[in-house]
This record gives sequence, C-alpha cells and structure tokens, in this order.
Amino acid sequence: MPELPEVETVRRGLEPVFAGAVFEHVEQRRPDLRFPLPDNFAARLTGRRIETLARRAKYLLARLDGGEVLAMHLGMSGRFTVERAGEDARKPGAFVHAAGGSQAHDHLVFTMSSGAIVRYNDARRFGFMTLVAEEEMASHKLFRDLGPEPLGNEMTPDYIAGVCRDKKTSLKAVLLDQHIVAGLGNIYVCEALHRAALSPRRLAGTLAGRSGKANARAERLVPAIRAVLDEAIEAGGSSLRDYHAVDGSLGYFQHSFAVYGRSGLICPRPACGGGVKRIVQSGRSTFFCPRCQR
DNA sequence: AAGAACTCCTGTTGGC
DNA sequence: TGCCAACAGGAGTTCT
Repeated sequence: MPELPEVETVRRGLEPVFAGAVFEHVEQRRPDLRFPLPDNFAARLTGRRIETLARRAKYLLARLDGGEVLAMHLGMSGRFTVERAGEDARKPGAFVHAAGGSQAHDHLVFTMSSGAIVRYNDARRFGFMTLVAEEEMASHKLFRDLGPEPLGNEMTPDYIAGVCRDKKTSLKAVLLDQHIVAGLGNIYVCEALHRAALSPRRLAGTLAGRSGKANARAERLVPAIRAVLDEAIEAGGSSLRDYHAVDGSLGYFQHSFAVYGRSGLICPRPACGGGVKRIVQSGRSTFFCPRCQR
C-alpha cells in the first residue's frame, strides 16, 4: 500500500496521539504479521511512553522511553485508524470506519494515555513490527543498508549517477530498490519517471556520464522525484484501495496521476499526444508514455 | 554476485 | 449471476 507520502501522512496523523503518550493497554490478537511479533510484545509496550514518532523510508519509528524503538512497516495493506475513546465513530465525516469499533484484520489495538484507541489493520499481513534497541538501529539489518531519503540532501544527481553507473538493470528497478533510494514505490517511480521524461525501461547506467558524474537525465530525474513526493505529501498521499489517513480521510494525489493506472489514456504532457501503456517489469505493472519517456 | 523470479496473504475486479 | 484468473502502494528469499 503505502509509499513515502502515505507513510508520512500516517505519521503526521499518529504523532498527536502517540508522541508523549503512554501505552496503557496493548491488545495483540495474533502472534505474527509478516514475521512473528516480538516475544512478550504487549507486555514490553505496556507502560512505555512514546517520545517521538519519526519516519525513515517507509518505516514508522516510535522511540520509547526504555531505550527501544518500535519499528512499524505497513507492507501493502497495513493501516492505522485512530479513534478517541468514547467518541461516536458514526459522527458525520467518519465514513471510512463508520461502523467504528473492531474490524476484520484488526491485529493490534493500542489504548493510549492520550485518550486515543489506535488500531492496526492489515488484511494481507505483509506489514510487520519489531522492537530494536536504540543503539542497534544503525547496525540493524532492516536499516543499515537503506539508501538515502529522496527528500533529503544526499540524493543528488551525482549520487544517482554513481549508483546507476555500470548497472545492467532498468531505471525502474533501480528506483524501486530501497537500498538505493529509500521510500519510493511503484506509483511514485512511475510518476517521477514520467515527469523526468525518462523511460522506465532505460538502462540505469545511462544516467551516468563518461566520468560517472550525472548527465542531463540524472539532473532532471532528481527534481522530478522530489516534486512528485512533495506534491503527494501535500495531497495526503494517494488513496486507491486500502489506504486512508488515521482519521479515515482519503488522500487525493491519485487524481493527479499522469500515468499510474491510466493505460489507454492520452499522455497529459502538453503537446505529447502519446498513449499511456502498461507493461510488466519484474512482475509489477509499469505505466508510462513511450512517446515522451525516452 | 547481480538481477530476475518466486513467495508470503487476503480482497477486489474484470472477463467470460 | 457466478466463477475464476489476474492483480494490488512491498520486499525478503531463492533461483539462474
């Protein structure tokens, strides 16, 4: 489900009820998500205060007062929903979870000292949570090899060119690789490549010049990625099937898609006039305009 | 050893 | 209408 803009939107929604709050009660309804939950998970969370709620790549990181970090990944279908204790979930506007209360696939229910009930729901169970000692975060296998944040200063055209150099795979595959850039997923890679007018099939190595420095293609890819992510965050992410913000509200960046899910439609680039095509790359749908993306 | 294919799981959708 | 294959915002593991 969620790529960087959706995870960031969830983070912003959870922060007011998580940061500074204590887990008063933790209900764990199954032993595992994608992986087994930590031993004594509920007991280890109960009574802990969340100091900060951060995001790294597609992970939410809740730093706890005991020196541990609760790391949460939403996988494809994971979502958080916040309910105020005692609040009528049927109030106007609360349409997504109009029934309120427990839903199928609510695997974890956190009762917070802030008065919020936070439910983690994940039908496909590709999400996971784990507890990591704070001093082990940097060396932890989940985090040590993550690439730079695409909205940070490290992702420069020269960085992209450097990691693409000599790569025999497609540009699409490189951008989906979390070890190269952390946080992009299928939607925003498709959209960024369209903005940069680069073909997803292009050999990654062609973004590096003779010296290994960025060429004009790498120079326009970087701002395209940043712009797409910034706009998507601004829009509260993209809501297709599973995703919504923690209050049930939907993102609206899906209305701004140039290519994703739009096969057969006309390319929106002014004066292009090409048709959007769907192809499959490494088992996943790619949407692009073969006319203007080269 | 890089890169592609397969895998986990459930729900929804589109074509016959 | 119903049935069934294909597909879905991810990514670790296993193959070639």
